[in-house]
Amino acid sequence: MNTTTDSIRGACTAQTTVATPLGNLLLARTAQGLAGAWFEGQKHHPEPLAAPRRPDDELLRRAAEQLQAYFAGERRAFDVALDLHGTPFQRAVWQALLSIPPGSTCSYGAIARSLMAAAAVRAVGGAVGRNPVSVIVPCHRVVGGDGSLTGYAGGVERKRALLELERATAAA
Amino acid sequence: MNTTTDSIRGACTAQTTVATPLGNLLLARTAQGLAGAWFEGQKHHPEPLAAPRRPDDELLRRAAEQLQAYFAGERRAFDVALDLHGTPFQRAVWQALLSIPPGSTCSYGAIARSLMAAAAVRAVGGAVGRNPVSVIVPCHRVVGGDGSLTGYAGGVERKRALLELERATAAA
DNA sequence: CAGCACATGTCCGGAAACGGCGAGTCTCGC
DNA sequence: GCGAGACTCGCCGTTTCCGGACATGTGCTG
Repeated sequence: MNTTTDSIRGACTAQTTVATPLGNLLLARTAQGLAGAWFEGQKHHPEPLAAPRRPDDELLRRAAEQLQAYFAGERRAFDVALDLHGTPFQRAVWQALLSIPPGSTCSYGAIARSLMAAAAVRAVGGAVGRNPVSVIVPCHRVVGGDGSLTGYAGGVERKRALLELERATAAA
Repeated sequence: MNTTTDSIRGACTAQTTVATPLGNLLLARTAQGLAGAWFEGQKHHPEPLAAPRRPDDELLRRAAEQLQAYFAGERRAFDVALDLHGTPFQRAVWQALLSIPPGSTCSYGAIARSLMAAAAVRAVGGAVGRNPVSVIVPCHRVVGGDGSLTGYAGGVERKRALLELERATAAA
């Protein structure tokens, strides 16, 4: 477990689970917004949250619906309030991720440069890997400078599948 | 020699020796109850007591029997009147030891907190180390906050053996 | 009487290790 | 020559680990 996840746990007010073609996603929210979306068993997956399960929570329900539409190829962007807990650097990186358009990719180096910290490439890698809200914060769109997939907290297979899906959806 | 042991020596009315798998135990009693149980050659071991050797003394005999049953894995708790001589703080600590159930352990810090003296952790260590009645007052069940054995007046090896024995006995 | 040594635990700061990288070299095959 | 790999090294935020300082009752020493 890492401090990021721990700090979320305390403020977490509700959670639920969504079924996707890539496995179940655990969603968690705080008073401010969606704070977590983890594949079951993924790296940095939180311990069972103390928050009550509330599938009917308005925010969680919308997030779940949009995710299902996304996986069905019927939606490309998300419209859910986010509450990203992390260090200032991590938040900056995650914010940068949100500006990568669906269907396209971006390199770790490019993100580092956009943050005016060209040398902090590996640090960017670390931050991307600890993205708390999978899929919606598109950490899967970040690839190596040579286009290789390099890694994904939920397993490179899922990363490949997500990119494949987005490419297909974009083409349609 | 320390004052604790000395104060026992004066009031000591009888003594005997029990053979155990971990070495001989010297038992000593006062008019009030069992006051000492030391492994031969252990730290804080008393000089030869002036009290007469009386293996047939009722209390000593029962203590010896129960100890042998304990080492044979046929007994977990003891039922012998105790007469613990020491400072108020030490007696409080030893009393706390008696409430640790067989087979489980407890940290020095936890004992300090239970005595409302969280800061006196090291003092607890000192008091535990001067426990006059080995085995029956289970000072061997006190371990470091991280689970390490830290120390034992009779040698850490004996401590390990006692805990091992209790774990096995508890499982049966 | 003062000082010291303990069968500890907590806190804090600094050091070192560890990555979802990338750029530069070097080596091989063609 | 030229490109594709294998390798090295530097980069830097984060985490983890380690060591020192502190608090404290008691007994021993000088």
